[in-house]
Amino acid sequence: MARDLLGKLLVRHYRGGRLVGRIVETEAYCENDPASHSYRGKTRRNDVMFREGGHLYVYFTYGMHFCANVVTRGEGIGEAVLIRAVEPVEGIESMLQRRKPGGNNRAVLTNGPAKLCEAFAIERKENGTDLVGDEIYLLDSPRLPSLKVVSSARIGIKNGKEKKWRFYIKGSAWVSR
DNA sequence: CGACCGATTGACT
DNA sequence: GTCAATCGGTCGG
Repeated sequence: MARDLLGKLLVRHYRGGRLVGRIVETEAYCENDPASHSYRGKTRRNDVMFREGGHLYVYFTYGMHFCANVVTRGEGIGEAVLIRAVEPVEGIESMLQRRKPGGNNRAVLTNGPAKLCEAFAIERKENGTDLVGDEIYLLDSPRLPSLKVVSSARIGIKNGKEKKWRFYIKGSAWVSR
């Protein structure tokens, strides 16, 4: 799922406007995965991870940032794909306004999981959003050829480093740094 | 209850 | 390369 989400569009209708980003970087978080929030079972925080696939799991971290995931499995199975970076496609002026001073230039607009959440105004309220709806959703796109996809270790985790569950579009200027 | 720390970022040396 | 910001989750006592 993480691999196949690359190239698809993340769309959000927000305050009368449309925000669109092309997914260029993802990470998978699975069951029996010590890096996953779901590793120790369902809690109030990770509840959404265990819902039916197609929901948005948003978590708060480092006391100031939000990150967004696409829930990928069936009811009761806690797996999700973290969206780590998108290429801004539409609503760029709106995204720039929202990003904090200093980070408000296009090159670093959405090239990180918390940055894209800020650009798309994804916070606590958006946790649990049904992506089969008209507020936040994904638009399909042809599966990218293997030649364009790179996999590597996930970023910022301690356990599970050996899993190559981070995926990104080769050569994309919008991947996190 | 207190201590520790995180699926991050931006500023700075 | 280092580090602070800032706070909720998790775990030990």
